[in-house]
Order: sequence, then structure tokens, then C-alpha cells
Amino acid sequence: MWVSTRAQYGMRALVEIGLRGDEPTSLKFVSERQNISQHYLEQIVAVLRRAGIVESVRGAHGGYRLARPLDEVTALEVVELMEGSVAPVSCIEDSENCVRVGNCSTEGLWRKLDLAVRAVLGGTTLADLVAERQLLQLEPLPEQFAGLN
Amino acid sequence: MWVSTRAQYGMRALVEIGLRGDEPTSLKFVSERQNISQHYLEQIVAVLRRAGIVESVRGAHGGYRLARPLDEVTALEVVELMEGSVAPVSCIEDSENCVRVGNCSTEGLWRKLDLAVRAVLGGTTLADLVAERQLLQLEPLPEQFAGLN
DNA sequence: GTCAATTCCAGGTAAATTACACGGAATTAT
DNA sequence: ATAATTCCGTGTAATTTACCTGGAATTGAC
Repeated sequence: MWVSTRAQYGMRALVEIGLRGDEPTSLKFVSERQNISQHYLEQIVAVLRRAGIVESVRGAHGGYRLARPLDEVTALEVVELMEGSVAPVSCIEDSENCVRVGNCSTEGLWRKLDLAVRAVLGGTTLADLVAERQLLQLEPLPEQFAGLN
Repeated sequence: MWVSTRAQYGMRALVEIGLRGDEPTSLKFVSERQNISQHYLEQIVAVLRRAGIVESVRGAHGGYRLARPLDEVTALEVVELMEGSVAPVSCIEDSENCVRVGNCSTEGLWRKLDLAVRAVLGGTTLADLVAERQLLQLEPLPEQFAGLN
């Protein structure tokens, strides 16, 4: 039930980018604040760009900004994009994939799990995460967390 | 958000074993009915045995039976055992693991996800799965599914 | 007491995935 | 011009996954 670092980093990067509104946010900035390899971030954000979640501004003082309003990007969309799928087992996505489909003792369980995951991720948008992040920033953070979260 | 085949196979094997009550069920039988490599099953069931979920009967006509009542084995226990953990990210299991803990914009999301997964898996026992399996068997299956599910 | 059916065990392994790094080309504000 | 950035293809080490191999130990049936 693991979420890859690609998806984790993608989410954290989007919050960072979303937080700064229309001003383009550079990956150098994100990578420093979030302690993520810049080169790795490039690959991750490239996927987000091709999917129309962020848009890029090239050149000096360039960076990325959200291509859509905060509340129109769900965590489900992001995780599904970075992960390929959120389904716990292959037969749920791709019914053809399994001879047992419709006749399997565990199919119902995985289906319930899939729905629960989709409910949580689909019910959370970047707007929620940015809001949470801003709340956190109100309380001054201890030194060790400076520049993080 | 993937569940490994180890966990999938483990669940299916347990349903098969649970279905036959006190009579020990051989892995040959399980592997044929469920189309799972017998050697791979050995490794999986060995883990279940060491965890006290099944017990073995050695020798001819041996096999495995459940070590506990059907309704005292949750899917959560099995998946957690086979997978090591069901947490979506490491910082949830092991708070020490993350400098950002308590100060992270995405922590809440992963925590909600973890709870939802635990609710579904923890709310399902082998008794539920065996019952579902028995319902399926009432309707005669098409030829191609004979011996499956 | 032999034989067949089984669990038990200690390895090995090929393929895929993950989480990056490397090196540079193209673009643009200053 | 220069410096800051995105963009792009490729490489790679480590880990994980999903198995297989080859046997030893145990036990019921005859």
C-alpha cells in the first residue's frame, strides 16, 4: 500500500508551487525547501506539466505555476498520474486481466479498498493542502524546521 | 497503492484453507485451484505459520489449517504481515523517520489515507471472505472457471 | 519397512522498479 | 553577454518482486 516518492514529492512540490500563486516557482527553490533532488524533481514536474497541472515559464526567473485553480486539482489526479494507477490489484483496473473476475473471493475486498482510497484522495484538493500548510506557518516553527514543511 | 502478490496470494490461500475447516489443506491443492506457483506458496504460507495464523500437519495427507477461528483473522493482519506495513508513507509508521513530522503539508492526507485503508482491511475477516466465496459457489460457474475462484 | 505425499529449508535469479545522477541544449530576464 | 532557469535523453546502483532449484525431514498407508 505504498505511495512512491514520485507521488509524494509531486504533491509536496505542488503545494509549494500553489502557495506562491502566479509567481513562477523554480525547482531550485522547491528542492531546497523540500529537500528533494532537483534533477529528480525535474522529471516529476515534467509529468505534471505534460498532464496540464502546472505550466512552465522558461528562462531566468522562470519556474512553474499551477495551470488550474487550486481547488480543481485533486490528490487522486496527482497520485494516479505519478503512479499510473491507485488500484490495489490489477484486476480492478483492467477486468480483462483476470480469469477470476466476478468469481473471486477476494475481489470484493480489493474493490472496497479501491473505493476507500479514491474517496480520500479524490476528496482532497491542493486548496486543502495549501490551507493546511498556511495554518502550520502561522505558528513559528522551531529552528530545525526552518525552510521545511 | 499496490498490494503485492504475496499478500494477494496469502489471502486467497487462507480462504481456500479456511473453507475446508479442520481438514488439512495441501499446498498442491491450493496451488492448483488458485493457479499459484506451489513453491512460492510455500514461502508465503511459511510466514503465515510463523505468525500463528495457520498451523501445519506434516507428512502424507498433511497440509495446513487455520490456527484460529475465521472471524479472528482480519485482512489487515494478513496484509500487514505479508507487506511489512500498510502505511502509505514511511513517516506514518515511524515518526522518527521524518524531520517534517507535525510540520508537513501532506502529512494529514497520508494519515487519512492510512486510516481509511486500515478501516477497510481491519473490518474484513476471513469469515466474511469465506462466506462470500460460499455464496459464489452456489451459482454454478461456467466451465472455464471450474476449480477457480 | 518401504513408498508416496507432504512440509520444511536454504539458497539462487531474472526482470522490473525505484530513486536518483550526468551532461548538456534551449530559453529568457537583466 | 551572462546567469538562471527549463528541457531532454540517457545511465545506473540498489532494491524488490516473483518466482525456481534441489533437496532433507516427517508421516500415513500398505
